[in-house]
Amino acid sequence: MRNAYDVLTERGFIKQSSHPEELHELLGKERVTFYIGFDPTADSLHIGHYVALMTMAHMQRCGHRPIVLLGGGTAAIGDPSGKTDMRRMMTREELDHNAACFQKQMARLVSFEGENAAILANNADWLRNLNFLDFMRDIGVHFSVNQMLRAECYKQRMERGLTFFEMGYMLMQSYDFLVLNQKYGCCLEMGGDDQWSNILGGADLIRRKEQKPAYALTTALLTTSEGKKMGKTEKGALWLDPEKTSVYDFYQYWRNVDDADVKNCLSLLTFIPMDEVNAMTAEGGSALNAAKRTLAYTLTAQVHGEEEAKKAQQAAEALFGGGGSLENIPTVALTPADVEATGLRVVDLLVAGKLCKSKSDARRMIESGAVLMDDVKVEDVAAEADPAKLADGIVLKKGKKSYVRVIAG
RNA sequence: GGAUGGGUUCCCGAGCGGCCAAAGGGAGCAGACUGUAAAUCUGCCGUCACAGACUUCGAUGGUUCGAAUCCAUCCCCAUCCA
Repeated sequence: MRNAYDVLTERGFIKQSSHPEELHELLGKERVTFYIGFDPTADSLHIGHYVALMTMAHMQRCGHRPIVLLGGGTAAIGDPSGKTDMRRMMTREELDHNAACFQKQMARLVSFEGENAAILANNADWLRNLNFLDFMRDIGVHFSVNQMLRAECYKQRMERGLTFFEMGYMLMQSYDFLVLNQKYGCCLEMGGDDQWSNILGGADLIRRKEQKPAYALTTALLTTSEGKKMGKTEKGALWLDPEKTSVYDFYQYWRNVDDADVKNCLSLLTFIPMDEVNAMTAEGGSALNAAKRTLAYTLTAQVHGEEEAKKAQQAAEALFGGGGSLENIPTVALTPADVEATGLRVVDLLVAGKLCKSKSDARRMIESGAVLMDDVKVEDVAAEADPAKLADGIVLKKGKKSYVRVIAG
């Protein structure tokens, strides 16, 4: 079995790690329990979480034991290291619901069964009943404000203003690590590189308080070659839940990635062996275009299953390559009441099909010649679709890449 | 708690009584070109019953024929002082 550290390095996951040689050796000789934290603030994971899941999967496949830590306690106040908005306290029910959704999505990559089954933990279990005095005495004493202020993430905040609460976040996250260390012998925390200071804080806390080794490892954030965060669409985040981001849209997102990002995406988001990845992306032009197809299909299959991936690919190829079945492209079904209400005006159909965000927008699109109905350009803003064709489905196209099929429902 | 400067359409940022649905840039969308890529050029970019109307400039009241622009109160943010 390969050393997990080597696997992660080869694929370009590792951004920073504490005690690299020591950790490398440890991962090579015994089963290590490690954890990654997730804030259950939504009922679905998005692609940003996916890199973390991939690291987890690689680690598990190399024989190590993952802990998925849900931030049920910390979600109540929100991680300040990115945004400024305070999140509201989530109810127990919401939290359980979100946790269940997460676990279902994670189960495709990470096994919750078997010998090194992943463990699901929730920091609400220990944070909620925390006693402030005890916490300050037992945990607070181990943190040096001087040192914290030297950390880059706080330096930046110094210019913008930094609350005590924000600094406290680091202590809470460090405390999580300590608890997991005591409960499960967890000695490695992984996470996105924006978590580096928080993770280091925990590792240091364990070393100081328990006199035991603990390690920190961060992974690169999924960014484009220009350094921007990946996974944003015009509709918001790229979700793993097909209700939030359709499988077709998900497939198309990866089919359309920038040339420069293909290799990185293949390395980080798929399990395709690296020599294959290198071969696929060695040449530009049509070879690279084929690599995008592989990326889109493989990743879609990983997230949504082979069946769904095939459908998305067929739909895409029917629309772009010509021929093939149109059955699987995004479809909206109109009830008789909808037909009545919209009068089958193209403007309304564009909105109903989510191709345009408002009727004004739809009108503009038609005016600028971007809309085709069954491959015929729509010239008139007031145009209406033919009700007779509705039974077989009417294909509306906005621009080159957005399609929707409207049928009677 | 005090002083000062701020809160403008997705983001940054002009406007400082009518010419403002609000300059400019970014992002995004569309057209041309392409490889369902990038770069480039062009157009669009509050909503609707779209040659017109309606709603927006932190919140609420007020002054005025007329307010994003003036006044009052409140909320929030930054900087300095305590």
